Amino acid sequence: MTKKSPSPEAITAWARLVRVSRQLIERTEDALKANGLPPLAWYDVLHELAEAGEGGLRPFELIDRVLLAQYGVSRLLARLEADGLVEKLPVADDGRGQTVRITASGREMRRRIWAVYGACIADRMGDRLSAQDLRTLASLLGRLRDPPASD
Amino acid sequence: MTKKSPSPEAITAWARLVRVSRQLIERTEDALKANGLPPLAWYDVLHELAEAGEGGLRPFELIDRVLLAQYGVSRLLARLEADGLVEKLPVADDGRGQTVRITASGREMRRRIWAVYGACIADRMGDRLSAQDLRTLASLLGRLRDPPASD
DNA sequence: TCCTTGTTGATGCAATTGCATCTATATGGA
DNA sequence: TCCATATAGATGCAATTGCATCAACAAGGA
Repeated sequence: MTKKSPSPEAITAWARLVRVSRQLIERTEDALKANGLPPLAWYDVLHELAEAGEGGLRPFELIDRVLLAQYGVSRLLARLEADGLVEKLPVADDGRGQTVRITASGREMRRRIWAVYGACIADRMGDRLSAQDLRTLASLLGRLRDPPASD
Repeated sequence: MTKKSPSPEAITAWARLVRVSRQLIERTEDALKANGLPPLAWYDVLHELAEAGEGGLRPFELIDRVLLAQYGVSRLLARLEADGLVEKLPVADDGRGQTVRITASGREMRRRIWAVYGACIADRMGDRLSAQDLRTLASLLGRLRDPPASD
């Protein structure tokens, strides 16, 4: 088995990707913290649950959507529930499981986070690249996904 | 103070960036772990120190280069030193500080990590985008940096 | 010299995360 | 029915991280 060596272009692109994404995320987390808001992961879950509507989602369905480990989801949901942002309902046909649904204050919290989060995105992406460049960027990144999905 | 709203293009690009970078990094960390190697952060530090040469670097110089908090650098260096991968030397003209230098086994470890890390980059970037596309990607990402730097 | 302020690096403690495992329920075959 | 295996979700414990603070030295002015 021979180990492959990456091209200089691949190394540069990788380095930029890792560095820029970390910077952007970190600054966004800082902005949330500065406004007394919870971390980005909370938004991700609230967003998915809001999209899912009244039917809610099963915890295991959240795992792939928010890229968290099973125990991460379990604990994050426990915190969200403790804060009254989501509610857990028993599932009729599966005694093991539960359905998680966003509450009214969950939706409210989502809005409050978005006010800061959205502004960060606008500042750090929208203001720096044209719509066309943003589409190009999204398309290139799309080709790096695993599994390779349609674009 | 009016909060800005990001364009749909900005949101899509942002979502891809966050998701793809997390996936790539996580898979790389997994590959390292599977080969019994330390995390990426160790590589970053060893890489910077290798570049710095015999003169080594002061810990505070590492902070910005590897995007770690001060205490993160302090503790990471302590582990690297405990493993004999770096050595700390007193600084002549500043009694507070120290100079950190990579050791021979540090260089060896760097090579071993790179064998896996480099292959990941080749697999996940080099094999999926052409050299031209990689340059485009790097350029677009470059414009998202903070502070905006030349390209 | 002395005192105030700034910088460098380490660390105690709390919160978070990762890993392994556990409980409870479901499923399918003998 | 009974048992083996699989799946959903929670959790004990260790390792890591974040926050706040500390100790040590540096630098510059009164």
